[in-house]
Amino acid sequence: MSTRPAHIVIVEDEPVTRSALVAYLASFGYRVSECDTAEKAEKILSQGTADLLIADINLQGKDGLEITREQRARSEIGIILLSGRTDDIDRIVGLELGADDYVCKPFNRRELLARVKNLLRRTAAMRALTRRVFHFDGFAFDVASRQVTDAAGAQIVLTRAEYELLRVFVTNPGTVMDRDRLITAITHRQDGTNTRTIDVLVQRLRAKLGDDPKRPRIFTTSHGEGYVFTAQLD
Amino acid sequence: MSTRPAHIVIVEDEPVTRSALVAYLASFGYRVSECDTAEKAEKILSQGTADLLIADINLQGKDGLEITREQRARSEIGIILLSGRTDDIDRIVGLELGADDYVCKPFNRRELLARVKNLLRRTAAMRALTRRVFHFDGFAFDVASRQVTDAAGAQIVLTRAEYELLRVFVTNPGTVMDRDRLITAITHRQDGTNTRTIDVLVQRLRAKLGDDPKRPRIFTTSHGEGYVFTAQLD
DNA sequence: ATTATTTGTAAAGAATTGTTAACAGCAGGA
DNA sequence: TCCTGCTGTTAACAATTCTTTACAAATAAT
Repeated sequence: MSTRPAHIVIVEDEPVTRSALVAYLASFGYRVSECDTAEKAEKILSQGTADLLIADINLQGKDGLEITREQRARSEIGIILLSGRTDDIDRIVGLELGADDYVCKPFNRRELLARVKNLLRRTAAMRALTRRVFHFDGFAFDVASRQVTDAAGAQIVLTRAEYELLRVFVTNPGTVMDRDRLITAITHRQDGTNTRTIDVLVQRLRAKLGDDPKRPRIFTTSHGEGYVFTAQLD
Repeated sequence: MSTRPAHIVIVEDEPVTRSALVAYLASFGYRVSECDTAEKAEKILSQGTADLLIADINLQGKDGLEITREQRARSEIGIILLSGRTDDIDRIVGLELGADDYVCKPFNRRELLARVKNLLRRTAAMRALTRRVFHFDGFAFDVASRQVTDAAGAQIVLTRAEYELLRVFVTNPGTVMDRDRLITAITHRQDGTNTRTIDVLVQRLRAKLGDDPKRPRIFTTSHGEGYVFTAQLD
């Protein structure tokens, strides 16, 4: 699979460590951006092209933990924290904020590379799910504008509940979801709404997207369990 | 969002560490399976229900590194290695084989939990995207879309139970599986289901795939034991 | 060969889902 | 205000799927 190289952002205010790291990763073909402050890093990250962030936990001004918290709130980018100390508390806090990994200095370059590779493998899948437009079975579903377009380019209008339901499905492809979960996803109350409501809504979505329950392409029913989105996302 | 708990498999031959770990993770609502040898772990993993594997790197017989290599070759399950030593080489080898993380004993439980959470977040997305297609006897079985296509390209629709059953078979080729094991794989009930249900479902799968029990090509019955998938996978 | 056990098959019963239709709530317009 | 059209919900009945049951066929043991 020949795909374009991953983009790695490094935030480290110690010049020697930073340039060594940049050179090493670049030598393996990665596209690397280097910065010495959190602010510069955030400027690059805001472009949305980055795949992985390697941040020192001890920075002047805004530190690695703060960057982690802010990034995790808005994106699913992979995050590896670097630290000079072998401090349990720092490490645990970092991981609980959502950093994927934590490496202590002095670190072994080869180990870091292995961690980078593994994490990129994981995030490649994640990125596909955080996009705004989903394509499946000839349809284009724009989550932001709530619009669905079919293969011929015609607009398909969804009601609010249908939209919420489709959004839950496309963001959880291949996962069997029971009616309770789907109910709470579309009505934001927890009390007893008849679960059969889901069946009716699924049936209406099927009708609008031309899916036959006897030969399902998009929404497959899992008898006794719920429904699964089984269309190929591409 | 209430989704069903993740399934974590733990392989650790030291009883004290193992039971502590199991109890701790279970207390956070995870479904935990524990084993003391690689072989037992692989039996559980072969069912394909596990989300995450935590393996000690030093086991009697087949060790954590070997399990990592074998699992990574066939699935994208999350893998965390445990080790008594702080050995750079072990760690790097483990990571390069595809383990996602490496934690040294004695480890902090809270740190391990954070790593488990982060990794599960990543693998959840991954699972949805990895598409596995099994080819046997002219048929193509797409696990993600739950569809079977025959040699002529015609689509064969499977019910939920038939799908689950076929999935267990193709992921365990050549292995005799008794009815109890097959029942637990397909049923969503708590109370016991009659084992004869399996015979009926096998018969229906045979009918749909054109397999004659008197001259079986795909599903061979093992008298007094159960059934085996005997088609060649390619 | 005979018997007991296990498996194949068909068909009935129970549970779940598909579909249609009707109702209540609500927004916007006459 | 009342009306109108739409949405979400519920209810009812048809269709499908799962499970059980019964009996014939096949296998293994005596």
